[in-house]
Amino acid sequence: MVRAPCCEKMGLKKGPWTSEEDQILITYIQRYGHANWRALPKQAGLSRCGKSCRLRWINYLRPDIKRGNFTKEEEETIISLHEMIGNRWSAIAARLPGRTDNEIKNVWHTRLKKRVKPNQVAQEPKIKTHSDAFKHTPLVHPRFDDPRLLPASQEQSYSDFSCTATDSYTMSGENTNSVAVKEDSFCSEEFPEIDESFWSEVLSMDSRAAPVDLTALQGPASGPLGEHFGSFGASDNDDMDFWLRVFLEAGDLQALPEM
DNA sequence: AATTGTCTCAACCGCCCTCGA
DNA sequence: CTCGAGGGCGGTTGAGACAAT
Repeated sequence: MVRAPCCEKMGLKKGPWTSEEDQILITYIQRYGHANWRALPKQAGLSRCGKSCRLRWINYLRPDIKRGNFTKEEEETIISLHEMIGNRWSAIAARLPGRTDNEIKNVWHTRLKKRVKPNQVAQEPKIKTHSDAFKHTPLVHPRFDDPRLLPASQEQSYSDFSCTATDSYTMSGENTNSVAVKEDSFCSEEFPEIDESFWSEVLSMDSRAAPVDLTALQGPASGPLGEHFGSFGASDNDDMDFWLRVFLEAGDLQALPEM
């Protein structure tokens, strides 16, 4: 199958956006929305590819974009989430209101990656598809009780996991005990394609949920992890159990202050 | 002041996924 | 069931800014 180009290359402008173009795009979207990105530039009178318009809006023009430097907490969140789910920038961005996947990706590659232990960087999985992402981040979540997610041999798969805690690189020098999951005992073939809704559920800012106080895992002062995992998809006790189990199996929880 | 090296980030590219016909 | 359009995502690039020499 020959894929049609995303836009007719003829006559379409590329490169940096001008303020005039920005204004046209903003005005158009505010007035009509962006139901159809491909049709949008033509209707708005822009000589741009629809994808380019979408990118410009998502990454730069959206009114809820938070600009400026990332806070320590935001950076810690990115590091922690990246450790858990890999290069799923959009999922990570879902945990950081006002930040875009592109921005997070940039920050990771330019700053945060260097903070991670060299061997961890070397082992960074190459994730190209959602199933790849799951292969490389085989966390077992209680929601896998959902039959749509479970393979026939689920019980066996559960028991096949082992987790390790890795001392985490923090700027403040604290030990965040973030979690990495060993892959060696994991048979990816036994698992189904992960449903995208899983990540959404896990990573969404779920205001319905009673916040789980993972800050306790770090002691009285609210640490980066606790702060950001406080409402980490904890829509029920299973979620809490899951993360606690991860920490417990990591065998490092005793090193933490008493809860 | 000029040159070179490094960093940052906006934007593009191409692949994958979803959904409707 | 198949195909294709459209949207979304992650990887990569390149230009400009900044720092070091």
